[in-house]
Amino acid sequence: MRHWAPDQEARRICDLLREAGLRPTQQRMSLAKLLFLKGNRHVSAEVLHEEAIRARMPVSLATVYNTLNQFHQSGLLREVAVDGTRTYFDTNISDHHHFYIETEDKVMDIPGDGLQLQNLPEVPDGMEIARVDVVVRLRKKRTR
Amino acid sequence: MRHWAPDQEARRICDLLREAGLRPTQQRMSLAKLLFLKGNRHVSAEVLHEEAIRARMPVSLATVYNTLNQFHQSGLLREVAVDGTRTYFDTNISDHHHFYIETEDKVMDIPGDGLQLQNLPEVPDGMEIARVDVVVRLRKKRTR
DNA sequence: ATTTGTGCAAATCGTTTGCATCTGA
DNA sequence: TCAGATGCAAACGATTTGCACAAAT
Repeated sequence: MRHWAPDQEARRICDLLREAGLRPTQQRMSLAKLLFLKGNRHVSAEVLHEEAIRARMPVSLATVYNTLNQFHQSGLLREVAVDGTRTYFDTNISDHHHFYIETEDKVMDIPGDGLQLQNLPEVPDGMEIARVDVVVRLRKKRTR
Repeated sequence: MRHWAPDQEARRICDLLREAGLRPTQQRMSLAKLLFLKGNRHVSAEVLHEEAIRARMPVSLATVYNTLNQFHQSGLLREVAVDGTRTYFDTNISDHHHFYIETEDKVMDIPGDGLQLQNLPEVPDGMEIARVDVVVRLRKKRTR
């Protein structure tokens, strides 16, 4: 599978932002490239910020936070609630669930659509289901 | 169903703490009573603290945090990772799942054991499942 | 008497915000 | 030009921690 030429990549990302109603500024372009040009990703603000700095795309941490929230509000990213302290965003916005490796603060998609839920419980009166999140928490297998 | 007399309640709670390997201090007794004498509860530190104050059982917020963490480590409480920036603890430590009403910051047990998971995915090498958390996020039904 | 827990205030962590400055359309 | 975006630092809320004091064994 070939990669696009840099200018084509840029155009794609630019269109992505415009379609989401966001002005394609330098910082947003940089972050969007990091996010959307390498398959599914699960990032925290901190991690994305470091990555941007390393990639010589200087952005302030505040802007990373703001941008992630904007991308989320525009439907480009999905928020993943695994662990209370950090917020993760997932570039895969389709309906799916997650593995979480607590000791490594790592989030992974659960592949395929194999995981099924049965007997969804009755929902309290006047309420409806917004979403069902399944988190499969993993730990290192104990060798004995 | 009758309640126990206060001194019997105290004895129960006291035993509970000792069995967990925790010294039954005043503060721990107070908090344990609030937690374990009224059925299943889902509390945040802040809420439990306010409750203790109201019940004339003065405890500092720091101690509430420490105590909740100790109870959790001793297996008396389960941590519920819903979402938001708050940590919730559940007095029901059995295997079950949760409703979460985002607009009200409210956690509820999903009643019964009806909810089933099918086709649990294969787990990455060297890993095993520590726990599976299902959070059914609820919102108010849109009236149209 | 010794160990352990408590309260307070300060420290920390992740995240948000106010505001002056810059930038893209 | 000018709404909107950015960076910085300060503000923030939830939680943790250091340390002097108090309580439990």
